[in-house]
Amino acid sequence: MPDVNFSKISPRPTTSLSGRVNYEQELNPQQLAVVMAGQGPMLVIAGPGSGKTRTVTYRVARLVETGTNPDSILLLTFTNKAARTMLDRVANLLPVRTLHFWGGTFHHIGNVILRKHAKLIGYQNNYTILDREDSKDLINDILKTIKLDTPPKNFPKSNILAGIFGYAANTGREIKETIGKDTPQLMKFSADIIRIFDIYTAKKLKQNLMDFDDLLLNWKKLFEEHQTVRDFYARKFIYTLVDEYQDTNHLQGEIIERLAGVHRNLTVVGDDAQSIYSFRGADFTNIMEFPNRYPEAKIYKLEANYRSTPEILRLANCCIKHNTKQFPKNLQALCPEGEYPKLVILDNNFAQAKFVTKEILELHRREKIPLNQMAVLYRAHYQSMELQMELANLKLPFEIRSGLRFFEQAHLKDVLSYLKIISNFNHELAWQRALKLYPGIGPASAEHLWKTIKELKNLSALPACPDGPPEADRDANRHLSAAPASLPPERVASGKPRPSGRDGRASGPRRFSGAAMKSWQELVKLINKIDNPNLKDNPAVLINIILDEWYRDYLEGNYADYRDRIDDLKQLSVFAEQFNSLEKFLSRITLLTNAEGEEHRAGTKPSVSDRLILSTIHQAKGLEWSVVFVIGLVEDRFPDSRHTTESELEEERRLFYVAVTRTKQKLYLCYPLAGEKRSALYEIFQQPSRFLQELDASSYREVRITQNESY
DNA sequence: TTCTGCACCGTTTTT
DNA sequence: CGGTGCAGAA
Repeated sequence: MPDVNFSKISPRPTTSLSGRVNYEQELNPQQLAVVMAGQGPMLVIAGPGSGKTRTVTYRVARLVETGTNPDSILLLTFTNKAARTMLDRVANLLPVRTLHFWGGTFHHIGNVILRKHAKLIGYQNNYTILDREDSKDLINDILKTIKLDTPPKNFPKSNILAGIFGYAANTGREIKETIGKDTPQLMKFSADIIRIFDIYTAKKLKQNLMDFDDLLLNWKKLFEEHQTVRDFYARKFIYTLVDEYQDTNHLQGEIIERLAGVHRNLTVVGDDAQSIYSFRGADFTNIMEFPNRYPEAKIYKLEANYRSTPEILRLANCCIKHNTKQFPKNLQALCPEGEYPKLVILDNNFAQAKFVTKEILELHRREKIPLNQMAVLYRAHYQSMELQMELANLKLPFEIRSGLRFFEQAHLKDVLSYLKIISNFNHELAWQRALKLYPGIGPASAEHLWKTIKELKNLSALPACPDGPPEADRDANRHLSAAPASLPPERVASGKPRPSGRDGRASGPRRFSGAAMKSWQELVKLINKIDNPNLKDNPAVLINIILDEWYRDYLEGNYADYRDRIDDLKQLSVFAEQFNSLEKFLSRITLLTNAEGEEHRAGTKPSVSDRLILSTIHQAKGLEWSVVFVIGLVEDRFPDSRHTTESELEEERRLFYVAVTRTKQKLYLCYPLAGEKRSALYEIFQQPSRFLQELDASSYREVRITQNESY
């Protein structure tokens, strides 16, 4: 049980020890009204730092205390971690086991439900979840196979296409409509794009794959096409609570409606001023229109801020008042007065990095502020580069919550591809990824081998190189070309004849190089070893086998930093120990967020726990620190130059608002005067962010740091 | 057919 | 600055 300490979160009294919760004493009147509210839909508008988590936690506790079975409560949150935190706190209040609750992200809950009923919508229950990169790869494959006749130079790349598909799914719009509204310049390709989308959808079904959006789309489809299933869950969940409601999208809204349609005990909690995920289809109007869709809904507001000093709150209010679309709120600061936020003007990004590190060291040494109570926030990951260099130079421990996720690194995905193969035999991407790791097998051979493999029923049918004697004990001769034995029965290439001139023997069995032969044997050997019913539900052991039998050698031969990578895989294995099912393990890994991944990684590593946090503002949502630095506050970066419409600018402003309101005590807003022009050595002068310019000068204190000046 | 090296492009935010 | 695509050698 994590040591949750409420006094850290707010200055209010901690829980009673008696086991019965004293709600009146532990909640303010606004919070209490929410916790004690009875049945029916309700909307809770919760300002930053207003004890939203606390309120939801107590409401759940209250429901359980008054007789609701935890199994009948569904808690939908933005991250899995948020759900776990809330339910752990409920367990702290009451003698209940948290595993009886249903809680997690929409994707997680969708996955849990689909694992049980996937067959009803044409999938197998052991489907594999594609992460973003997998989807991209799959689309790339399609782009290659359909060979657009005249490859137009501006034809969108796979990540653009994936974006369109995802946006369409999440907003409930047709592909064509999405293109028209979002990227009208691609309208001329819409027929091809729709064709690709159809192939993509068909491939996923055939190979038993679901991407992130499918977890929601198919969830909805399941409920629409199978009324009995829908009724089962709608009756089961007597209470549904949705956190961060301002960031739900149209599709999620529809799912919620179906889930809560029977009992109508829907509690949604959010803050319209913190809606920052419209790029993912989040529909800010979900929260604005809630009272219209549920006319009987009661509206509550949490307006007391327990987090920030009045000075910080004043600056935040000063910022957000420039937005027009919002619920009126009257935030009240309850913390004692503190320091004014500082606007720090610096020469350039390097000066900014130097200032931030120096200041952090001072605060750490002089004021004994732990490093993990300080955070540096930015709009985009690349803005943290100079800072990372500086921190590394000074050996200041830090943790990055942006950029590539732990589980998305190549070496982890390599090893996981073997697990995906034995979990889902039809997983083409996984097969190809594994195949291409081996010497002598490139794209062409991998493609050929896959064509052979996919005709087979299952793994036990894999031809283990019938003719050739095992080469294992002749490894000294590995460079000599072995006598080409017949590999897996070659399927005659379908349809199109190959244009190659020397293709006379194309109809005979294909000949692979000796290296490819040996590689194939090695792969089959490994797969047969891990495809063992006794190990099937022990992913940790499987990972170790893959590592010991082959992958360690591969890493040592191909990467200078192989030690780090082996360490990562050992951590992966440790993480896997808690799972007793391969599918559960694989889903969990794909659905984990950045921060959660980092946490598990750190948890298995006996390293420093007191580390500075570097994070995008998006990832910082819901969190708080004593000291916050917001860096790179210049026009074009923040707000980002691609966001120019009024509503996009309002969202950027909300993002700035989120950054500011993470702060408890000390806030630094950093503005570097100069930045680097792309791919050039000279610097350009940058305008201060409009979000700085529009602040009242009285809401901050300005500091100018020039070169060589010690602060 | 595979592999390597070089040039260039574009560069957000996430489940 | 990193991934991707292309040209050329083994």
